Amino acid sequence: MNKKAPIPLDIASNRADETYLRLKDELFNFYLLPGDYFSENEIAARMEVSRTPVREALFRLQREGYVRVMPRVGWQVRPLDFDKFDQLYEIRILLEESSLQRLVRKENISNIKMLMTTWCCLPDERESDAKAVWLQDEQFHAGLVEAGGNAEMSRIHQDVMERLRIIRRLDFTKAQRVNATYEEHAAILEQIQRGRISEAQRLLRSHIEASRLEVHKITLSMLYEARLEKNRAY
Amino acid sequence: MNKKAPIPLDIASNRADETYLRLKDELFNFYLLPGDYFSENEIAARMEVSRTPVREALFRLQREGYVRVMPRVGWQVRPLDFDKFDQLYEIRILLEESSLQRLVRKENISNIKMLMTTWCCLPDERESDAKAVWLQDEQFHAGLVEAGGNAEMSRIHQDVMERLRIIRRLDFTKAQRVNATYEEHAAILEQIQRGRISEAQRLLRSHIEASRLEVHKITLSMLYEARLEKNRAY
DNA sequence: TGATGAGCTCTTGTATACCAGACGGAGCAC
DNA sequence: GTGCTCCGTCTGGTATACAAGAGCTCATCA
Repeated sequence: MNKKAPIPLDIASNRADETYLRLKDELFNFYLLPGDYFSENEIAARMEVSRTPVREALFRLQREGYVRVMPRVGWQVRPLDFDKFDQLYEIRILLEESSLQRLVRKENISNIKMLMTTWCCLPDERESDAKAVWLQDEQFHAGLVEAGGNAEMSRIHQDVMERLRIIRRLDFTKAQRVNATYEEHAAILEQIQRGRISEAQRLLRSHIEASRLEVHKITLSMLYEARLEKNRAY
Repeated sequence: MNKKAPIPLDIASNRADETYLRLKDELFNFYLLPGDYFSENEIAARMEVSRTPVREALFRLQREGYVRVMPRVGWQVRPLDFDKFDQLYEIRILLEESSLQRLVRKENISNIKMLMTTWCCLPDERESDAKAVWLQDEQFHAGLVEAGGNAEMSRIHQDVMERLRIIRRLDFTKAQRVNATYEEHAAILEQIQRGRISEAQRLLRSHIEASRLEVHKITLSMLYEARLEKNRAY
């Protein structure tokens, strides 16, 4: 745990934010492995900042469920809990389905039309880069909730998606998954535009469920490889 | 903003927690009024602790939506936003209704029976103290969600309830409201036990809506009085 | 040999010193 | 009188010093 500090990333107005982003990056890339123990001083030294911004970043990550502090003992990366992820997926479905329900009342479908320009396109116009697809996918699901018009629900949905990010970002690494996503998103949007909300909800639910199962598998294999990698280093 | 420090409260293992609880108490009692500006040094001096635990407490309150920081300028108590509260109420209803749905599948009704011992009682056995009723009411709604068996949903529900606490705690100050609560809770539980979930959901929704409207009214008048009080002090 | 306790070293928790930036007011130019 | 500029004095952001508890090591003693 005493290698050189990795790259900074994203825009950050202060060191606390920067440290937060860098730590999260390390968590997501399994440089910090679930179950690992570490101290504030270690992080501070590696990131070349003082403990103050490190503590602020860690408290944020603790709230988001990634790490936990044991008073006067140290910090631990929380182990991945797939039961928890399943529960979060259920909430996701609930929020997105409910937003579709609200949609038909408010006829707030300008968002929907914008989403269609991204997803209802010819196969050879599709994005193929995994990260780009992932970002568009995030926008799709966030867009559905936003179209529901409840800002607090959007906030909570974003929070849930954030907690799922560590495993969800592994989706879209296979071309087959990318194509399936395009087709399923297009089908959902089409049903919405036709006003067939129940059918859209049904499709949405099975779309999310399929993604959940896929991501579960990929995560386990990635984690296994990361552990191998780390062991090789010693 | 330079009066003597008020009472400490609740159990707190460290000064950051204690400061957090005391600040929240001041927010809830409108000692810190929505819209007020203040600095970390002011709070630190009043609470007789250093800025470190004050900052930690303020960041927690910021996450919860009560205050906000303007970098290198100062802190502000966020004004009450009733649109936001309405949105949170909608989410509450969604979560609690959805938990009832799950209840019938899992047949996890041991929680429900426990709730019935509190709420399905004779009128002269009812609690009348406002704070006690409020606590029981919190347990009732949290209990419904917990019975759904999704721990993450419980966490989010608790978070939503926490954000509503500043206005919800003002309910139950009228005997009439307490009686209505008892009757409505009992009716909901009865429908659940009979397995009539849809009817229970309908009752639950209108129960929460009624409470929302009541609380809205009470909050506005309390806020008005708090402002008068504060002006008299100068 | 095993239990025990002193003490050392690590941790987080807290206080404090210092920094850069924002803001407001005094004073000057017009 | 009006507007501009400079400077002092606030602010939160950060680094660092210090306090106190947890846990481990190792020596000591039964």
